[in-house]
Amino acid sequence: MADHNRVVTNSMDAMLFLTDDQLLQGIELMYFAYKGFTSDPDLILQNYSYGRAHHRAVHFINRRKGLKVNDLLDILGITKQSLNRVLRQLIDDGLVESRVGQLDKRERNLFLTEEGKELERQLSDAQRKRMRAAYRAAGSDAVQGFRLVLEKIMDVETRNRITQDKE
Amino acid sequence: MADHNRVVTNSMDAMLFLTDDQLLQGIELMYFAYKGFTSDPDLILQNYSYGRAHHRAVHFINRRKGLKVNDLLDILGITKQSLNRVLRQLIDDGLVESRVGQLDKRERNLFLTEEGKELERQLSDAQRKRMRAAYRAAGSDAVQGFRLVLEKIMDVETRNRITQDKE
DNA sequence: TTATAAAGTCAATAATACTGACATATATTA
DNA sequence: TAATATATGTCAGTATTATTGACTTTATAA
Repeated sequence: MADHNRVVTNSMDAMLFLTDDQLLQGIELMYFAYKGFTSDPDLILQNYSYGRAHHRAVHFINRRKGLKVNDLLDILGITKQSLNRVLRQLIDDGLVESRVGQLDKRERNLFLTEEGKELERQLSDAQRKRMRAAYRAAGSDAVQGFRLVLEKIMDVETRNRITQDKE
Repeated sequence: MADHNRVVTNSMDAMLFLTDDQLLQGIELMYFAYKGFTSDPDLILQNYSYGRAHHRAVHFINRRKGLKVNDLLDILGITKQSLNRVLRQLIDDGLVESRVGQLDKRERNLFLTEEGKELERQLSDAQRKRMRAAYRAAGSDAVQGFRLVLEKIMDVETRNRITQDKE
C-alpha cells in the first residue's frame, strides 16, 4: 500500500492541483512562521540595543569566517552605507574584527571576536532551539519537504550562490 | 522496502539527531526564502508608493473580509498608531472601506473596494505564482512537510489563533 | 601614470515601527 | 442616570533600518 500510494503521489506531482486559497494559506504560513522565527533573537538584541541588521551581520560573519565586506553586502543585498552603520557599531563595540586582506590589502576580512561569538551563540541558541523543536515535532520526512520547498521559493540566483558556496 | 523505511524513519523521529550546522542551514534557508518570497510584491508596491505594511493590511482585509480594526491589530502585532498611518492612506486612496459596525457602532469593519481588490490581486498573483512553482517543483509530499514544519515554528498562540479562525 | 576597485564616510530622506497623551463616540456597569 | 470602560482615531516625538548621492583613501591593475 505504501508503495502504491507513493507511485500515485509522484505521478500526481506534475499536475498538483492547488487552489488559490491553499496557496494563500501557504503564504500566510510563511508570514507567521517568519514572525515567530525572529521573535526570540529580537528579544535578546534589545539588551544590546541592536536590531535585526546586527543579527544578520553577526550570523553571516560567523558562518563564513573571514568573508570580505563585499561578500557580506552581496549576501544581505543592502547598500554599503547601510551596512557600514551596523558594522561600525559592531567593530567599535569589539564584537567584530576587521583584518586587512593578506593578498589584496584593499580588502577587509571580517571575524567575530570572543565577545562577538558569545552574542552569536546566544542568538543562534534561541533560534536553534525553536528549529529543533519544530523539526522534532514534524518528523524527518517533513523536514526534508520543508527544506526542499524553501529552496524552491528562493530566487534562483540566491540558491546558486548559497549552494556553490557550500563545500 | 518503502514500508520498512517508513517504520525506521518514524521511530527515528523521536531521537532525530540534528547538528548545529544542520539547524543553522535551516535558519538561513528561512531567511533567504522569506527574502525571495517578499521580493515580487515589493516591486509592485513601489508603483503605488506603498510598502510591506500596506501589503499586509490589504492581504488580511481580503482574507478576513469585514474584520475589525482590533482584529487586524492583533494579527499584525503592531500598535494602533502604526496601523493608522497605513490604514488612513489606504482609506483615503479608496482601496479600503471602513464601515460602522452594525451591532456595536464603535467598531469599524474593514473591506477592500474594487480598487483595493485589484491591488490585492496583483500582489497575490505574483506571490501565488512563486508558491505554485515551488510546490510543483518540490512535490506534494514536500508541501505537506513544508506546511507542518512552518506550523511548528510559529508561536503557539499564533497557531491557535490561526487555526481556530479557520472554519 | 592613469584607471579601477574595495572600503569607508557624510548628509539628506523615507518607511516602519515605537511611546505617550488625548479626543470622540458608543456601550456597559454601578 | 452617572461613571466607567471600550473601540477607534489622531498628534507629536523618537528610533531603526533602509535608501541615494557625493566624496575620500588606499591599493591594485592596465
